[in-house]
Amino acid sequence: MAPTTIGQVARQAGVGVETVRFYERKGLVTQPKSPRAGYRHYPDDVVARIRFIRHAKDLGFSLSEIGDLLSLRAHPRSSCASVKRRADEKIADIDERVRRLRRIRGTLKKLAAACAQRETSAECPILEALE
Amino acid sequence: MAPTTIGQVARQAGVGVETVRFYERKGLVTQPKSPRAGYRHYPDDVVARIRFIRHAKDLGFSLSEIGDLLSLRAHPRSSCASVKRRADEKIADIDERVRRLRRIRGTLKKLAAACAQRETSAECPILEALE
DNA sequence: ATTGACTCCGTACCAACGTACGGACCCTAT
DNA sequence: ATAGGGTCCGTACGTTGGTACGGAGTCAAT
Repeated sequence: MAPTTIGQVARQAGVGVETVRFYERKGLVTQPKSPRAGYRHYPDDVVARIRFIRHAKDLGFSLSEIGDLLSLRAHPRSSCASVKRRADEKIADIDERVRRLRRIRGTLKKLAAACAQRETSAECPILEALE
Repeated sequence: MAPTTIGQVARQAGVGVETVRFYERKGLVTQPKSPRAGYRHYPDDVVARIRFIRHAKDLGFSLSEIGDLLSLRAHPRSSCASVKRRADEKIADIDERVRRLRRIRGTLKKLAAACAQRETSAECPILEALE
């Protein structure tokens, strides 16, 4: 099986080659030390990793937060509590985001309904979506 | 009642004066033409508007998307269908975001649970959160 | 009427996140 | 063996979303 080159990774992940290199500089993706010196070649999960990065970025996570997410994994006993704590923090963060999205969604829903009934309130109801 | 100055707005919204001006340049907030020439003064909902902008930005909306959201409102008959269509698009967008957040959340939940049980899988399960 | 806090505007600067460039090197097929 | 395409690296450039600066005007209180 041919080693996966940066160009293949980029095409499969739907980003530019330069973006892969950029993520690599940021430590979000890494390639193992290669027998094939000179050329990068990547493990198979790197495409999934990059797609994850893109999705998470769209959801408003910064690259450094995404780094946190990606580095969260079950570890030997010693760091277990810390991983759990960080995971729980991220979960709480996500719950808050979902709440806010729901609030905006509810407002949009009302707006769409009012629209469908040809009501013509002049006021902007989107501000209801605030806490 | 004294007209609301930019400084008051900024303090109440929890942003800097420069940020208010910036949003104004971008058309995200506007002040009515003032009798008090020379100084801006804002309608009362501007603080809510700015807080909305901040929340939406945290959720990954760009300022121009936020402008779309803020400009969505019920209008006279003619544009009603268009407003409804745009609202529905935004709702679909939000639903997709929520789905993705849920997927990440589910993965984090599993991770936290595994952690709590002191399982020590070496693999990173966060990638499960992908479509 | 002067002081101090606030506002005006334009412009410059900054960080995050890429994106493009250019000259050199490598690999594969003809 | 050479041509075309892919890759290397460093560096420069671009966009989005602010943030800071500086000199001038304004307002309210003393």
